[in-house]
Amino acid sequence: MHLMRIYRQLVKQFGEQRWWPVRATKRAKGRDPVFEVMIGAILTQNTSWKNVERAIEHLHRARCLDARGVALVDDEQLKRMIRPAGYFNQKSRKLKILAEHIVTNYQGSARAAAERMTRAELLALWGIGPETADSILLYAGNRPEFVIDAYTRRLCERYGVCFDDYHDYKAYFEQRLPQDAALYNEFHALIVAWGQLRKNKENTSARKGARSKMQQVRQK
DNA sequence: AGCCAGGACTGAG
DNA sequence: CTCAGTCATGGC
Repeated sequence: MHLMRIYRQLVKQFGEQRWWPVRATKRAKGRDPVFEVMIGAILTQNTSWKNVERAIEHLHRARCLDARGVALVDDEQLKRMIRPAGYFNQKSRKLKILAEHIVTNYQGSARAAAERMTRAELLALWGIGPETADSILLYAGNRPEFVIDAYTRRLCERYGVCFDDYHDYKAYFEQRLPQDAALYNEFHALIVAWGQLRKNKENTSARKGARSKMQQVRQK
């Protein structure tokens, strides 16, 4: 599994994805681009990005796209705004906890938080697991943490690489790639693009009968 | 009609 | 410690 070769092949096939580059969007009142990336990572948990965009748009219109805004907004109003992203009871609580943490420990600056927070610090927050923590560190903080998701596992599976634990996948990629946040960023986004295309193909063609199952080689 | 999205937490055994 | 159950809306 030559990761750089796979990476170049994905770039050729799908082009640059440009996920959350945190463009130099102006940071007006109630609008913090880095914070937007952070809550996007939470809102998209087991949820299509399309639905997340609606929720973020609601927050934007209410000027709640920064840590203080989310920390202070009424609970029920927050739930209504993020409703399209699903799991609104759980996710509103998750957003509150993250926002309050940033307000308390980083003076409400999501950028400062994204640059200085440790992985363990994020994982200690209720509602943030390994994938969300890595997404925040990589896409909001530009830190070299490789993100593993369901599509990444499927890609590995296709090459006969299979682990049980999230961190085994993470180590597999990080040990075989240069420690480069920009590369991690694009690679993960490309893997998602690959996974989504592959799923569409499965649904449209080959009415999910007789799918060839490859034997999974378990690696140590 | 179901199944599933760029997961994570909880409770039972 | 493992693992099914739960959470919720929108798209297909």
